[in-house]
Amino acid sequence: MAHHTKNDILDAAEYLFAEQGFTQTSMREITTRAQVNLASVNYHFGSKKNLIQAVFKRYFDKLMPDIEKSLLGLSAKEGTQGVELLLFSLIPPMINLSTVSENGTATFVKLLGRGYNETQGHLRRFIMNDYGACIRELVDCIQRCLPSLPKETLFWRMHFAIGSFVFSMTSSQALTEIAESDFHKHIEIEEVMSQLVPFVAQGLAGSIDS
Amino acid sequence: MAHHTKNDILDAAEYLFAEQGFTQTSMREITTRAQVNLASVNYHFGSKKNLIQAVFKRYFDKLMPDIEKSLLGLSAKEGTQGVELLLFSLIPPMINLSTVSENGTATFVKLLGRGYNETQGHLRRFIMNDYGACIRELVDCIQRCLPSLPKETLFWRMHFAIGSFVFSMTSSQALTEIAESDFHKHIEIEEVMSQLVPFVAQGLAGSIDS
DNA sequence: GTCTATAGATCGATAGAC
DNA sequence: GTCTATCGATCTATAGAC
Repeated sequence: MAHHTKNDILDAAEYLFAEQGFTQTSMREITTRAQVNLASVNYHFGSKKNLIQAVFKRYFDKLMPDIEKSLLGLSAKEGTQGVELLLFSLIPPMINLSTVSENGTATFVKLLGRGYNETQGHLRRFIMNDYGACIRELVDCIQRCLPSLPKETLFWRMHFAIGSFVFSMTSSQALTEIAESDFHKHIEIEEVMSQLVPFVAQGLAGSIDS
Repeated sequence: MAHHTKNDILDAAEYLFAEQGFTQTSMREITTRAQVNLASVNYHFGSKKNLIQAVFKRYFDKLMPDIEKSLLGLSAKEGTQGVELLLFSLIPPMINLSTVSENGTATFVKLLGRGYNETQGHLRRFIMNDYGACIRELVDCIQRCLPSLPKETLFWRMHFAIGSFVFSMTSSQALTEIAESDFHKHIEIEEVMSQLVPFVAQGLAGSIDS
């Protein structure tokens, strides 16, 4: 059936893209993993590039409405604590991505990292075109928590924060293995995010004169 | 002459690797840019994989001794300020990488980011084998600034910090373009690093009970 | 050491039978 | 919608003349 085939391709593709990158993943690998015919990818998605966008669309269509709801239900509070509350409110929508696919959260962030520097800006344009409103709203919320922070400082710190998240997820397998062997406990993605939120909140809210 | 050819290949390769990634850069692109023959890469380096390692080696051989010197000349000071001082002391060695190649600093960090998630751990092993002592010393110095911080918290925060740096450099072109168009001023890499240091210092030193 | 030429593998995409 | 078969392009790596 077509619907199953299409979803099977998406499942296989997102896994391989996240683990290996877009260029390093061939159509043959995808169709083999999805147990469908090689030609079906081009039949259903037209091209590899379209397939990549479809993989992202499945996540963003789930994530963005959830984030908008989280932002609406937020009590405005200033300072580090306000930022930390805001960031914590983003965790449930992120965790919810597990309903899209197994390990959906980590997969999505890995894909985001890959997309940021493998697709030469194509992805950034696609995201800002289709989901720009929600992203701008998120930035505004953070700015309202930190009214005295110059826009330029916030701009850089926001990207530093994204970098922390993307990198820790992209390298999550290696990092989790090291952490588990060093600290003798099982690491879940929720824990990594709980570690990340205070780091990012402190970094974002830090005074600029020191 | 052999020496020139070898260096020309390294110069061309590191530029293309940093901008496009390892897989997306072909030997033909490298040799064309270096204006040398296609076969000379395999003659001088044996394989593409060895070429990648040689590109990294040129940077680490310059960077690691400088970092060790910086750490030795550091007056131990605790807390956020101590971390910030330590991080600031790393900036000159990083800036000095411009002597290795044009835009050496950004190129190196971009390569690091690429290597972290394109080479399936091969690079991590290579780095820890050849330069692990210096890296461990750096971690110890930070730990000494933050004696009350659990090792596990520090572990995660260190990687969040690396992620911030790598991501901002990997996306530096896009980010710098946006920043320049939004804030109407030219952005230099020193400025990005000056923005980064307080962010990372605050994030690293933040209290764990909040 | 540097070149040409090419082997050998793999890729994305498509044509055409069913 | 799904399959086989294959085209045409591109890649890394190497053999062998100079």
